[in-house]
Amino acid sequence: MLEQRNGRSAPPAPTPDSPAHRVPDATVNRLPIYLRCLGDVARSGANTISSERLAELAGVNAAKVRKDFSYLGSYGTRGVGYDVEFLVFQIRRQLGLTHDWPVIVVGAGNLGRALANNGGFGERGFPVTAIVDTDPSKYGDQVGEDLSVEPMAEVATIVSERDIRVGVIATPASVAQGVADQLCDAGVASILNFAPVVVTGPAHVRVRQVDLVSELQILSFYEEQDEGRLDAG
Amino acid sequence: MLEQRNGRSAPPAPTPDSPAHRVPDATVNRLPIYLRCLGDVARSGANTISSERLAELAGVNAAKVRKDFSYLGSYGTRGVGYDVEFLVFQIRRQLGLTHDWPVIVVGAGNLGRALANNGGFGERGFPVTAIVDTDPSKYGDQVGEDLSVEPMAEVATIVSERDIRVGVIATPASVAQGVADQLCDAGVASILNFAPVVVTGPAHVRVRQVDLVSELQILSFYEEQDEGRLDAG
DNA sequence: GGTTGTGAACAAATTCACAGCG
DNA sequence: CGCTGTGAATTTGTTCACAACC
Repeated sequence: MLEQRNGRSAPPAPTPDSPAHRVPDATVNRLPIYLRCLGDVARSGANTISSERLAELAGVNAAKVRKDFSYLGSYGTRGVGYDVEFLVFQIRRQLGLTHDWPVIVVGAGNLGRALANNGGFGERGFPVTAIVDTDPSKYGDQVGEDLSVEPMAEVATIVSERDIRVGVIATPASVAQGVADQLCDAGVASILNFAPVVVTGPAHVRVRQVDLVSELQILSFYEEQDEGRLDAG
Repeated sequence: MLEQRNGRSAPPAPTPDSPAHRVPDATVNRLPIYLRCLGDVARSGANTISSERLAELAGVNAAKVRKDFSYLGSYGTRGVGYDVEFLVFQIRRQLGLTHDWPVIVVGAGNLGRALANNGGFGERGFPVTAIVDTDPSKYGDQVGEDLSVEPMAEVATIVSERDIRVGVIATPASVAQGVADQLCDAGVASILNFAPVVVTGPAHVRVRQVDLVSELQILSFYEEQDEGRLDAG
């Protein structure tokens, strides 16, 4: 995945109850993983968790967990661990997940429908509120329980009326930048792009790329390493 | 997305025509992006490209492009740039993309079908050769042009007979680790996991996680930053 | 002139190791 | 004693800036 932030701009506003430190990007990237693991832990009934145990669940090491949380504040208890519920609250607050962020999916192909259908989005704070396409033959197609495909031409109205802040691009690469432009014009604050092309927007819009094939290609690199080792050894 | 390598083990085997440097992880993560951009450039008819121009396409800066390529060897020409075709060849070689890597998709839900259907995989070196599920009512369902859903119980046979090296997990979180275990037993070398849970395998199997909701949550963090800035300013 | 390739400077991230507290 | 929180050390990654070369 390629992260691409347009003009990160100023440091965060330190509030009385949060430390002045800027939370490092690497830490931000891990907070969602911790959050997910903590959800599982909470469901299992535990009230507290040690950095060691959480590290194991998240697939990182314990020092990293403690360091990461230290950027959010001192929320653990020495000799005991972290209070699960309180930690969840703090992470959610840091991530801006104190309220839902409605999402629009552009592109009603296989991937777009899969994303729109994916219950995990809504459960974890990102309800998919619209799915649009430019192909008239798809208009009205039912997607999941509550959605049907709407015309891309109405994107501006849809975004403003439903207070949508996040656009997900699941179109062919050839039209992705055009779609991004329309989403930006419509007023979304963030874009998650699944099309295999780098899209850009104005400085105030956050863009993240997810290229699924790149992930496989990266795996392939480390694969080859080992084969080389066998050949050489 | 969380990268998780189990036992990176030894340094690469330096071959006569490749430099002794170990290619840094950060560079490996970018090579697929460059490769994709170079494909677009080649299709546009250009024979050479400067680090400046490629940086623009890939959404990074030019120094980084040059540094990254310097780990692969000195393949540019001063005053001119890089030969597109030759560079593509070298990156593909580094990534181990000199041959295809057949893929099995586990989970014939929306996401699994979308992935199996996605032409981009096959075009870029990862032909999806099987899709399996545990739900008998899905067996035989047509997916894309050449695939139909097969029983998960046959995974061992399928993997060995079709020489599959990569498993993609597109199942609910609750069964993902079990699926990973079965894929490892069946002999895959790499796993790409879309289920929102960390899965692990033996040291020789590479695992990468892609959590789509985490990507949105990360965007949400940077969103909130700006709102904080407005409040404070 | 133009562009690469790369040491050196800098910045970010990780890990260590242990003091501090419950 | 157990576990967090964090400075310090280390490693990794990025950017600068310019010599080398076409």
